Amino acid sequence: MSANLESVKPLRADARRNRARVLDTAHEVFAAEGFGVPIDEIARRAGVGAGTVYRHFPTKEALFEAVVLDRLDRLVASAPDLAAAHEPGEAFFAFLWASVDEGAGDKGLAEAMAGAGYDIAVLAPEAEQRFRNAFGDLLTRAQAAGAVRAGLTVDDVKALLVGCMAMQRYRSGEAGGLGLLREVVQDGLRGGRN
Amino acid sequence: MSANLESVKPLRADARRNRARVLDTAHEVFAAEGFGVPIDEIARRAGVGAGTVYRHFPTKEALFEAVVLDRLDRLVASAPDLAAAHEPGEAFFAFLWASVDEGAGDKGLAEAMAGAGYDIAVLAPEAEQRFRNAFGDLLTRAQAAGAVRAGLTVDDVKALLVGCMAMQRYRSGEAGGLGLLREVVQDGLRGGRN
DNA sequence: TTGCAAGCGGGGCGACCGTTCCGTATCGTA
DNA sequence: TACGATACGGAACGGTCGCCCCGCTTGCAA
Repeated sequence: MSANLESVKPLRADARRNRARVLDTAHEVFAAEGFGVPIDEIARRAGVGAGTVYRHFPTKEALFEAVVLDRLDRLVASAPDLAAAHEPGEAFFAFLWASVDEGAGDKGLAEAMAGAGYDIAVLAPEAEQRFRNAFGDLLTRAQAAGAVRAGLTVDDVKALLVGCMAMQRYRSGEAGGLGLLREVVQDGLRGGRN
Repeated sequence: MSANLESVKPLRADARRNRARVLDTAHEVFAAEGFGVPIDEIARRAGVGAGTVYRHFPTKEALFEAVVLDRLDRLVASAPDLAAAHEPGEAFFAFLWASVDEGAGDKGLAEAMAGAGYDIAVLAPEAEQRFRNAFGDLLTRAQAAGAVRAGLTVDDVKALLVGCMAMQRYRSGEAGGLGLLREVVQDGLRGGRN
């Protein structure tokens, strides 16, 4: 499963530097404009040639994937801390809104989550699974504590996440982000008639 | 404001037929694949040449707009009937879910609503306004009847609509559509703590 | 039936974009 | 310092797509 032991040859200093620059720039640009930006644009902003981008990442999709997986794993990594620092309901909602904010500020991530053009769940199932697991744990705890209505599945929550990203993205520019809508969603998740 | 009286010259029979075929086909294709489909594809499926499409619609955007406005006005036209036939809360939610279903089954419409690439609110402000007004009336009545929490604006509802379209579209293929999430949203809209 | 304006099809142009290639510059080592 | 390996840049290629053009067809009126 793991990469061949010999396969990692140390990169030359300039190569390592360029790779990092490309990755950073790609993140910025994909976040701002989504998967649609031309590779040439990323190369230009990173101060390298297009050929350099392709030497480090075999296709545009591979570069996009590297960027998205990084953001996704960052999110996943924050879940245990949230679980430890808050009571179950708060932890779940904190993770939900953190994810929504991340996606609303990152068009590429939002597209990847929603499966628009590039689909995480298809291209990187393991990462998608890690994210679902993290969310699933938080959800289960919150449900056990009565902070989120029973019956909701991780899949429901993922769909809701995609929806909330779309909402907040639609609102980008307006002050306050979701505003009242945040309460609407939260109250709905808690359950209606008790 | 209205078109010059002389400007409407009757089309030849074949031209009228072709125009209709293009419009129907464009609706099907944009609904299935979004704004991204090539014009040639629409022309091919309609059984005409690309030149014919461009004689009837000056640009791809104009064709898209014609299709989207048609669907939007259909939706708007259904609002008064809903208002008359149901009590305020039901009418509002019926319109909301009808709009969501429409957008979930029509990628082009969903894109236009969310402002992805092509934005109704920019390209056809009057149509957007008609839609907002229809939704606004329903919302106001529902709020007056206590079926929807106070404080929500038409803009909130439009954002929610965009979000729900994204949710349901994310779920397309799965049986039951939104399922429990429908109740989540409805309960949230009604208001949490009473 | 005939003449012509209206309409048609589809090849072609120009712009854009992902990807490749290769002559040149740079790094790291001995 | 000198040399080979590594990496670089950006021109160029192939494919796609919006849109235009023009020789041919077709509907309609006389």
